[in-house]
Amino acid sequence: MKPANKASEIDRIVATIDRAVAEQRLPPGTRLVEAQLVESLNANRNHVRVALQRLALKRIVTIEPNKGASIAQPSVEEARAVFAARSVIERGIIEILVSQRGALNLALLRKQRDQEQAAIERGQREAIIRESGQFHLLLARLAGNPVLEDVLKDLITRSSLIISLYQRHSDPQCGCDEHGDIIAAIEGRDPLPAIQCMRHHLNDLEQHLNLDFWETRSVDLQTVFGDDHD
Amino acid sequence: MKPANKASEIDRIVATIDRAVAEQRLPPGTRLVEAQLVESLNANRNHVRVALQRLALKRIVTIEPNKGASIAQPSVEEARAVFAARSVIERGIIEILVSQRGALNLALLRKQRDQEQAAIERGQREAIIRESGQFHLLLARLAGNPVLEDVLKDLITRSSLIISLYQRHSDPQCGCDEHGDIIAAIEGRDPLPAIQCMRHHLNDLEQHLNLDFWETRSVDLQTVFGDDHD
DNA sequence: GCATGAATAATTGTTAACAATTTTTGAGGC
DNA sequence: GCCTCAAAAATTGTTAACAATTATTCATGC
Repeated sequence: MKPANKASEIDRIVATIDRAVAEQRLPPGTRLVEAQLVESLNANRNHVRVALQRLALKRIVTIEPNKGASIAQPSVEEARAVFAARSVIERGIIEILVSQRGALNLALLRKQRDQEQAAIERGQREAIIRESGQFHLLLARLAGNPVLEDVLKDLITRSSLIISLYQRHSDPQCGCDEHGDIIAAIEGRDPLPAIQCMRHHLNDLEQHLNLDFWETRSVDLQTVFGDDHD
Repeated sequence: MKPANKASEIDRIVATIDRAVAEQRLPPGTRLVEAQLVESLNANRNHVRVALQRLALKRIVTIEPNKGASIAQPSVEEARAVFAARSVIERGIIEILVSQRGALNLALLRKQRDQEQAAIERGQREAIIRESGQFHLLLARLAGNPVLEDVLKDLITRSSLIISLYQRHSDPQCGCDEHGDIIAAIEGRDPLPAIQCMRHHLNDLEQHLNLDFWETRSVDLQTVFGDDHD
């Protein structure tokens, strides 16, 4: 139906599901029935299957043999490991950024931060999550290491999943302007405060999780993918 | 032919190719023809295709649409990025290890180091590469973070690929007992020397690469997979 | 009512055939 | 010799049908 050079048809499916998870439109535990995906995404079954395999590799979906795929439900241990890994990687990214010679592109960061703030003010939950992730990803991109960027991208999606699973509904989405603080700290060109700031930020995220309770909702794939999300 | 619970048939194929690359039996650029893999690995074509997709995701193979898969030939930039990423991640791992309360399992590390030394003395190239990778992976495992461990595992395989591509044949495999030094530094429980040591080690690896020249050999898959490697 | 279990439906897994594309081969002309 | 180009072969991509497994339904007996 769509042109979409066939080479990346699988990428398209992966990206669509990935994004739906990252933006928490697909809650953990949601069953992903092949036939439904084929219909919702106008894809063929083989491509869907391969895409699911890829997502399984990224721990975004879980595949049980003969039972099918569902959106993953990361355990508490996995959740902790993901945040610890992010701490390690984002610390490295900040060190690279701060030690970089040449003007670091603070303008781009500020712009991203502003977009996030705008989303917060409008109260658009999905946009907030997306923009927040984009901020962290932008740091990685500015650091100029595609390998770290790739790894972090996956970890951010997994973080969304974890937050979606464990977040306390009562808590506010994001305390204050922590991303602004990080920008300021990076601007100072002194690694230690910047690292402390990032560490504090990730710690905040983790602390706001309720690691004892979660609920699983059921979801209509047609609705989730129906809008202009692909 | 083999029992090999079907659930992980794809895993088996991926692991076999992965290991062949990590041990440099499959040089960069080698074409991976589906039909040959089906025969060499006693697998069905679908499984082989999915396995290749996975390996492509891990940047171990490159898939060109309608042209097939080959073992990747990482660019110089990618090589630098991989080593920089390892530096960030392994630094984090060491910090976790050093700050861990409770006895850190130095015995396991020493045993691994001894195995590597034995391989070096016997001059078994494949074993040396494998054991060296295992040492780094063991550090990750002892740090108790499966996420970092997974990421590092991929990076180590990619490192093998890079070394295989860019290494100067004249240089010795591995200078001196750098892994022993790392153990000693960790034992000291002081993070800084340990980190310096690891950084030095990775730097050594990178410095011993020739980033201007490489050659592509052709390889018979039957031979590569023929021995007891699966 | 509800536990049991066979029949049915839904879903995933596998296979083989076919289509499309690229690569190789080889004949003909210069 | 070697360039060109068409035919053949090899290789990858796609599809649909079938098999195997799991989930659901529903009648039956207690």
